[in-house]
Amino acid sequence: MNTRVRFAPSPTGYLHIGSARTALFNYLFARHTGGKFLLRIEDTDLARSTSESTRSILEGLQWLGFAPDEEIVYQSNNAPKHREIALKLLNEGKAYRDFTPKAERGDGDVKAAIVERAREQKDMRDNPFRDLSKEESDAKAGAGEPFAIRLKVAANGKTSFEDAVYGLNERDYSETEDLVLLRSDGHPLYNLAVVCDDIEMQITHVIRGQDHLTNTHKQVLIYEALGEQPPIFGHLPLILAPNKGKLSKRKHGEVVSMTTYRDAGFLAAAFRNFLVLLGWSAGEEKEIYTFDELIKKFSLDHIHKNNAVFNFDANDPRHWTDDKAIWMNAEYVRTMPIADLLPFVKAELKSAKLWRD
RNA sequence: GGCGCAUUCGUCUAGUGGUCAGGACACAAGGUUCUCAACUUUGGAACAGGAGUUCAAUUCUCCUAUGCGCUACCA
Repeated sequence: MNTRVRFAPSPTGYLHIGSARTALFNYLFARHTGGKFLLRIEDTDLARSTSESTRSILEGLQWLGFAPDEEIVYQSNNAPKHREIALKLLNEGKAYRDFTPKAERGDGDVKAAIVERAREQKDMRDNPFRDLSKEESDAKAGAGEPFAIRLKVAANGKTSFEDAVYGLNERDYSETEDLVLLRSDGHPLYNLAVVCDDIEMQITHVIRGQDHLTNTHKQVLIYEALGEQPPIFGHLPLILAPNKGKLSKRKHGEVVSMTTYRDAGFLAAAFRNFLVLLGWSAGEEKEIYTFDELIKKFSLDHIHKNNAVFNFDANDPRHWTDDKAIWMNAEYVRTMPIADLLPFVKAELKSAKLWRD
């Protein structure tokens, strides 16, 4: 079996450091195993996705040198297929129509709403439309009542999967709600879309951020409902801000964007080398690796479980980004053959208008 | 609130039931240097806390704390 992995960013901003590392690990794994590295743009959140972001992400990937082995997949193009699959599950009785009106909440109090809901309602199966007869459900739908489609999660049992990094993960069904597959406006939701596309693209290994670890149980449920074998999952530790909080554009600005490093004249090879050491190590004291060495040495079982801090000090120009990244770049520049360095210097001088041909 | 994951120098990390707990970056002091880098020498710096298992725990188990994630008709 040939491995097939994908990097699947959602275009809601530029390529940031965390995504870049995810892309790197996927790319290395694909090359290491002689498989394929694919790219899928997850643009199902119409409100937040922009083509500007897509372009910026593509630029970032290009700079890092990760070209996809097949044509780029735009998830929004597959929405009709996802809808079809949701309907199929509905027909098979594995999903049901939920006629509960959509709750409108602002983005701000989502957490509060979750806590509130958790307090008042414990049973995840407690939905008045869950056991509606087919006739009643069809009648309401026929009358034009809007509905979302939810997966009918069994009352008893558990989902489990063996994560390549975090090991065995189990979760009781009672901890998982009847997740929404299709919104009342007909748009597929993230978990459905991901599973459908990963099946369609014949993905064998899903390597992504640890923020999806718990979501994986929901996805396993969808695979099971579809009668498909789930891929192997490997979740990556997160990259945190100096205060161990979330790294974000709003709070941390340009330091997290790949284009910043490109524009600052960093060597992509150096940045890759820096990036690979965030959450992975070969188990030896060597730290400088050529790309070929990385491909040879990279493996999922040397990935760490704990999050890494991307260290920088916004108030100190000497440490505007992680010191190790700066050092790594300098090290590459110092040891590079002059001939290889020349084009970079030339480009730099040209942009400063100090070069005459 | 519930569920889950994690915890080695400031940061990235190595590592083992008995180690002086190793390396890198950063930092400090000295050397070299016209200056700044580079280079070089040296230095400080860590097993979150508490129980338990054991002849012996940083390493195994449990508890606590802290951090992070998920818990949405976001992705």
